[in-house]
Amino acid sequence: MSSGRKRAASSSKEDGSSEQGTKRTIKWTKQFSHAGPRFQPDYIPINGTKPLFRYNGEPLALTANAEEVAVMYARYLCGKRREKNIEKMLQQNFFQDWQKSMNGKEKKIIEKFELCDFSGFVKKLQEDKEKPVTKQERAAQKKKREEMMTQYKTVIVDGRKELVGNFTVEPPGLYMGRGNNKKIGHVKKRINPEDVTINCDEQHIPKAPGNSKWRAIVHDRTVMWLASWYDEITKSTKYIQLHCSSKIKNDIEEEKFERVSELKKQINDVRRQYESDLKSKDDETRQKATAVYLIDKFALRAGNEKPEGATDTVGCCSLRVEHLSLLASKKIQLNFLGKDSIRYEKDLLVSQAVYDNLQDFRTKDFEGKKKMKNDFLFELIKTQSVNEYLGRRMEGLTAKVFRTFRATQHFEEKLNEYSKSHKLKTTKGTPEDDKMKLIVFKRANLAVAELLNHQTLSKPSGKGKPKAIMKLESRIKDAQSQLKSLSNGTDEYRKQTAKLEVLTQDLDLKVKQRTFALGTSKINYIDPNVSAEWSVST
DNA sequence: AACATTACTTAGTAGGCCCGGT
DNA sequence: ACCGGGCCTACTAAGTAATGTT
Repeated sequence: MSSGRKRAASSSKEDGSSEQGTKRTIKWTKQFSHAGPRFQPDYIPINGTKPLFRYNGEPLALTANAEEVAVMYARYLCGKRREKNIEKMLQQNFFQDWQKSMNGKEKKIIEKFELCDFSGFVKKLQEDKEKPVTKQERAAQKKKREEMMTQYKTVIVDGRKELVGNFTVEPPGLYMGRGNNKKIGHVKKRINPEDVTINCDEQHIPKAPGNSKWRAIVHDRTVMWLASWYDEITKSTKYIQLHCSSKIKNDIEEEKFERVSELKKQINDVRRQYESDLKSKDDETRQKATAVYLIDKFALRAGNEKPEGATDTVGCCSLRVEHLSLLASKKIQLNFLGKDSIRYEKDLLVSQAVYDNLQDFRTKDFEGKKKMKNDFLFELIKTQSVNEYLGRRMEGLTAKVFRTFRATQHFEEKLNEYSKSHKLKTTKGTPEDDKMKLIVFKRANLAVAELLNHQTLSKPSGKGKPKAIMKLESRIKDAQSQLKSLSNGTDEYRKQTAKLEVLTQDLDLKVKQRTFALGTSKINYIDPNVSAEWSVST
């Protein structure tokens, strides 16, 4: 659980000029006006005439406060359950917080979680969900909801009308951390205006609902959040942000890909530098170069240090000895839990210099002590120093720029490769050609998702094939037998071959998509310019 | 510097909607 | 009319990196 010894203090400073970080830019000047966040409606008790909750077999009426929190747990029971040991933690945290919402009498009675029976609530929630709703009712509800939201969903930024991203504060509920998160199940409290800080221009201060008051009002032109509140569980600030369609967000996104283009231009120099630093006499430099090699070659995340007690996940700089295996010559394995507790487990080929360095780093630290398996692999560096190292080569270059750079480059390469191998034509072709074009795009997208290790756990790839896959398999068999009855060289034969190829590729895609999710790479990593160019040129 | 906080991006999942096949 | 899959969006957790503080 603890992640080894503290890192050695970073010592040397190659040049004295501590270049000042770029001043925070102005995001808006005159106008930043909006309605503030929409708040969650008050809790409406679901308890009927007979208590839905039972304690030790006996029906027990709960006060509204206690019921609200009990129903949060019931709601968890309605959805996907977590594995046993994690659920145990969830129950403990929930129960501890639940007691805080009970009155004295309830606290006295409800002493043991094991004696609580939430099945009445679960049943009620499920019944409500299954209640048939007519089309008209649904439409009316939707309309009402949308009307209620209109006042919140726009913000005027210096005269431009923009959309707000998440304009509603997060509802009270159980905190659902991922992986082995120790805070799972704690109760997220209701957010009220008194918790919220508003950021707006001086002339347009939104009115807090009812008689309530905002916690604070600021007019910070260097940030683009509209409202914020503090989340006690994660000890972090939550924000109401602009929608990604807004101009500011788009400009920033464009800058991201401009930085990637700049790296593309300078990549040879950057690589030459770290290749030579791989053999540096200075151990710290050697560790930095090795980490950058891994970040560049395998598109790893930087790996910031995490606070004590946080979920044990790592990135490149925070890798520990236990995450690395040296296999055959130049062959290594990395096996660790990354962001969102997604396992990264890959056999990788590295250069001899990197292999030698890794072998060196994993055995002893530079005070000569033998390293333990839970010691840092790169104990002399952290993301900050790596980014500083990178920033000296190219302005604005940080670890995450490599990830975007590699993703976009990989996408481009795979698009070309697959386009060629399927002989995609520029001219408008058969329906099979069109289908193949979409498949080529998706396969390139998938290759990026694999590189970035964007996995879905929600569609377990092991057990039970879904119907769509079985159907494709049988269609492939049909197509194969049909093909046998045709003679080679005929138009019909060519057509059937094309059809079979589409089916085969489609199946391969579908199978892989059970493990890899394409969305994230499409949205965050692939330069839209690359997709646009390709679709025009093929 | 080192550590803490802040502000923003990147991430997987749930749930709604649409659409083609039945 | 219904069903299941694909696709999209909302949601919010969990990263990165810049900024602020000691």
